[in-house]
This record gives sequence, C-alpha cells and structure tokens, in this order.
Amino acid sequence: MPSSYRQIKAELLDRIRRNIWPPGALLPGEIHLAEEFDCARATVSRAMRELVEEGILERKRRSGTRVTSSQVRKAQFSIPLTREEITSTGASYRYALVDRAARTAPGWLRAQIALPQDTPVLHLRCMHFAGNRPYQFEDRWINLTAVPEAKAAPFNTISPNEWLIREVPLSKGELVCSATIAPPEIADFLGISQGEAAFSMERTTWLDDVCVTYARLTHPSSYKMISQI
Amino acid sequence: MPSSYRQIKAELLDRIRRNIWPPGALLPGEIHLAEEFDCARATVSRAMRELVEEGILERKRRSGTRVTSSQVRKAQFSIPLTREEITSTGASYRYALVDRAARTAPGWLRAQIALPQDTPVLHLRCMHFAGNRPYQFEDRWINLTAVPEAKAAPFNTISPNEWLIREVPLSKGELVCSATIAPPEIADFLGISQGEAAFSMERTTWLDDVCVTYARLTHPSSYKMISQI
DNA sequence: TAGTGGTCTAGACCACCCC
DNA sequence: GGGTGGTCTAGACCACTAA
Repeated sequence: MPSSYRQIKAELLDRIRRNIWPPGALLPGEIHLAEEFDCARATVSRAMRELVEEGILERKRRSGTRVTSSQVRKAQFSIPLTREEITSTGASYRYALVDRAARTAPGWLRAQIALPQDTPVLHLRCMHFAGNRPYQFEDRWINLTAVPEAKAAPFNTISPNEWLIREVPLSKGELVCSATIAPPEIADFLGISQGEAAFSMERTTWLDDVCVTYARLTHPSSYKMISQI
Repeated sequence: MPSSYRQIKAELLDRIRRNIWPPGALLPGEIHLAEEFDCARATVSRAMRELVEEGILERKRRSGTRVTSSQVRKAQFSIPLTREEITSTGASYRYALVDRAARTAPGWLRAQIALPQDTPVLHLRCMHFAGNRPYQFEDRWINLTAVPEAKAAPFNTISPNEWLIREVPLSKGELVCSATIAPPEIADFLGISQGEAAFSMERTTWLDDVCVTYARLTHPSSYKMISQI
C-alpha cells in the first residue's frame, strides 16, 4: 500500500514525538525511508521538506537530516488591511486624514531605515475608526524616492496603508510589536486617558533593498493580536 | 533552456507586480505555463504551490489559479525558549519558581480552554531574569489530565516552558498579544512602577484536540516582539 | 462530465561537502 | 570519491467541482 506524503510526514512527526529520534538525531536517508515506506524518493522528500519549513528538521547535503535541536517554534499571523480587519467584525469602517506634509527625512528616520541625507519623504498622520470608536492611529513616512507617485496621491479618502498595498505589492518587511504609554496627543486621538497602555506596531517595508515606508501604528489597549503556532 | 522552479516563481511574481495579472485575475493553467516555460508540469506546480503558501495565489480545482484579491500579508516570528532568547543577547539567564499548587481548574480557566469540571491542573508562577533584570513573569496552568507527568516535576530549576517543550513537543497553539497595565503584584515582580505598560502574551497549547497548557506571559514595556513579513 | 489542480512514480543529473 | 539532499522530467491516475 503506497503512502502519501502526508502519512509519511505524520509518521515522522510521531517518531520524533516518541523520542525515537530525539533532538539532534540523524534520520535515515531519503532512499532508505522510501524503501521502508514503499514509495518514491520524491514522496519522502516532500514530507521532509515540509518538516524543514516548519522548523522541525534540518538538512545538509552529504551529512543528512537531523531533528532540530534548538526548540524554536514558529508562529504565523496575518496582517489584513485595517479596513478589512474592522469590517470583518461587522463594524463599519471610517478613515480620516489628520495631516499630510512633504519634507526631507528627519535624522531619526534616516537612521531608522537607512536613507541618504535630504531624501524627500511624505509624512502622513491618520485615524482609523471601527464604528465610531477609535481603532488605530497611523503615523506613516513614505520614501518619495522609492514611490514618487505618492506625492500626487491626496490620501484623503484612501489610507496610505491601502494605497501602498495596491501600488507596491509584495514587498518584504519587519514588524515590531511593543506595549507603550501613548503620548498625550495620540492618547487624545485614540480617546484613551493619559497614561493608559497602548499597543504599538512599527512596520518597515522594503522593496528590492530600498526602504519604501516606515509606519508606527498605535492601538488602544483593547486591541489583541492573534496568531497561530 | 530549462527553468528552475525558482525562476518560474520569480517570473510569476514579477508579472503580478507589473499588474499583468492584477488581484483576482485568472492565471493560465499549469500545462499552459509548463509549455511556455518549457519545463515539466511538476516544476510549474511547485512554483505555484509556494506562492500559495505565501498567500499570493489561490488555487481551486477545476476553476484554476487566481491572484489573491484580499491583500492579506503573512508575518512569521519565532518563539524561542525564554532561556535562549535571553542568552542569545549575551545576558545571563536566571529562573525562579514563585509558587506551585495543584488544584482543580477554576471556572474562568475551564471556560478559556474548554476543560470539563473538576479537571486537575497545576498552577505555576515563575520569573525569568536577564542578567539581574526582570524579563518575564510566567503564570502557567497545566492540564494534569493531559500531562500527568507534570505532577511529579518540581519545576524549581527547569521552567515549565522548557519542561513542556521537552515532554510535549510539536503541539499546536494560539498566541494572543496585547498591551496591559500590569496588576500591582505582577508589577512588583517585574520591577516596574504601578500603572506602567506591560506586554502580555497568552499562549494556549493543544495536542491532539486536548488542551495541554495555558500561560499568560508578562514582560516589561521594554520588550519588543520582532517578526518578518 | 470535462478540466483543473493534487499527488505519485521511476529515473536521472547535479551541487555540495564530509571523509 | 562517494553519499547526501535538491531538483527536474515525462507520464500517470485521481479528486474535486464549476459549468
């Protein structure tokens, strides 16, 4: 009876879980396992490849496949458009541009995202509402050298978030989450009292080694970020 | 000249980025693309499969492959052992058990993780230090029905986090991050003043549809969670 | 029911790199 | 040098589901 790559994957996982192959252990080679499971080598290969992607196995040519020794788990979460994040809960969505200014990148920003001096940037501050409750304050900087089209965009009805995703799709980036006390002005925007905790996300986005945008998104402390492990 | 699946993947990405295939557009079938790229169907298939995993394409049998219309980005971050997270920064790691009690699951916990009444649980509270600075307060509940071995574990030198990862590897779970104001007792443990913001992570872990453990991990506001998009 | 993706096979060649 | 994983091929059958 032939095995599917899912069955093989489950069997390998099970053996790892039973400590038949403890962390660091060397697994049999693909050919050996293919014989054992009575299947083609490619089938074993696919099962093992997926376990590598999940961080459970490590493979090296010539030296073989081992169970990962450092027990690092990977979590994944999705970052929807703020609009969709809100409307999917059934609430209505409203966006408002607070202010918009073109200028050269300030020093702290140049340091943060490695821009040359005198880089023109667009600075936007805006609010996202769920129903009539403040949901997110967006403080965004767009590199106009990387995205000159942004200069002509008004951003009074479309949020920079949404505009960028449509204009500059498929970029890579980094997301840093932390808990902060919102500064007084932002606390005002979010409708929270001063000294209250806020959830902050800093997103830096790159396209082909050029930084496109840096944003600091601040949520009231009722916000929860949910991810799957 | 044969194409590798990486080249094909890059070419497909490029066409999507150029809006040759805008969001929602139907791509040619695998056979068609295999002819165009002069390669085997399996090679195209692998390229497309990886783009599906990255959330860029959506495939349905019979109806074909489309560019994802909802622009949802996926972020990934790794959850190392607290010990490794600390020692990797060069700081020394210290663990301390605060208290340990076996009891039946309180109502809020049973509701949170769907346990039957009178389920025996182990409640642990502990601290993790980086150097001599408080790093994380761990408030953990372990389902003794799922992991009876935990009853005999002292947890005075090994943190529940580490013990569980060794004893119950490869489980699935959920991670919920939020910003909170630490309650007075936890603020004391973390060495922060009352009313200061704290970063809270709630982890629920399942193994084969049985909840193994629920933990609330609290960090001082200096903590940053970093993930890649 | 016909066409799409999902999977498997048996074989092949290659890149890498430990011995 | 030789054994490992990484990839590709040409073909096949199957599962699903939209038309």
